[in-house]
Amino acid sequence: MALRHALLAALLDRELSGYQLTKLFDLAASSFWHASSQQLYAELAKLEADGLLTGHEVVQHGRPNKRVFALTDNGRDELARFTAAPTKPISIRDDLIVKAYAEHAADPSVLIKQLEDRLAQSRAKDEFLQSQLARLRDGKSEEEYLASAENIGPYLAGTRGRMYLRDEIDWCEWASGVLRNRS
Amino acid sequence: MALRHALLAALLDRELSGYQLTKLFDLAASSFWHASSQQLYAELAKLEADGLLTGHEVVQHGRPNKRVFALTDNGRDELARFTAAPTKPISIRDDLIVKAYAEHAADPSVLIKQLEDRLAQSRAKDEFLQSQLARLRDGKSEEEYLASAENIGPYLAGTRGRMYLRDEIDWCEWASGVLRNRS
DNA sequence: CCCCACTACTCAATTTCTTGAGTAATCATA
DNA sequence: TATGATTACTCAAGAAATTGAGTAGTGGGG
Repeated sequence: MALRHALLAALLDRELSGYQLTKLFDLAASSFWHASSQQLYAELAKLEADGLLTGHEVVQHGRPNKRVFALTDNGRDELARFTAAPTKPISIRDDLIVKAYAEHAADPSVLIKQLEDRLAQSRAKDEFLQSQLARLRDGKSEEEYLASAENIGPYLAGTRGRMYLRDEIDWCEWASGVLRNRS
Repeated sequence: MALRHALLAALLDRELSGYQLTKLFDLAASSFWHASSQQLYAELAKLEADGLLTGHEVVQHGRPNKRVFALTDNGRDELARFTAAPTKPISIRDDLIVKAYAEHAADPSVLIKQLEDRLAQSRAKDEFLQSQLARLRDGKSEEEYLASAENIGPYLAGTRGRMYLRDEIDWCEWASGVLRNRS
């Protein structure tokens, strides 16, 4: 039941279809939470069965129809309960860190390549996220936005994601530099 | 097979018992990889069955005997193969970020409390990690250490963990400040 | 007009991880 | 001398996530 609350949070204050959620939770796009589309559709079905979400068909012209989902009152309550419950500590699980840990068994140039690949990915993601955050701010300064906007949750979460990416960029640059200096 | 390589990496250049690994992979202790002891013992058994690890009994006085594990040549090769293989992008999964995303459904004071709790945890972990890194450096400056040490993998990985924690500290402080200003 | 990309989903098998409960011995402390 | 913490593990059930393969319609480019 880990995805559950992420889905409820995503549907707070708006309706989205499974497919739109797929994109929001996509590996490449999400600095919020990740899940595959299969997992999403399965969890959406459960949430609907549990009455935390309602889905309704939207007829479309020129493309397949879709079902959009919205929070029910129960869903909103569940989300509030979740927010108040004790938070599990995070557990880091990143193959690239394992690879760095195993540096001694690796060919330095191979490891440097891995770090550079991640660096490029993270830079691209960071640019994307930055643009998303700018869109949310909608011309306002960050201060102004955070003081005035209705729903700042996505901005807070997105900022955390960006910090993560900035770190990754810094670390990859640093670590690959260290490795280059040694060889 | 996600834990696999983290275990192999942990056993690179040293022998450890299941119990010692438990502590290394513990939620509270690890900024490298997390796993429960049950998962570890199960995976150790598989790795031994697959010939990537060898375990041998160590008789102890004044405490239960233990089995320590060491990499085999196959294990070392497997680790090298893993390091060279394409790395999966990371997927962020942190309940606290979901809670921040759902800010609009939450009682601000509750969310602030959650952020402050995490802040305290991360500060404690950061102090611990900092001391671990200092121990690895063993009196040397970072530059000196990184240029001269045999096996810098754990230091590279630990540094990434510390960056993660620093970020978490910064973000929790920032986000709780934002929320306080709004209420 | 064919092929590819995109929208919008589904099914099934398997692996991985979590949760919860135990066992059993030793050591320190109150 | 009982009590709890630490060392060192095991078993089993179930939830969550991954992997891989499919279906089916629409729009646009060559």
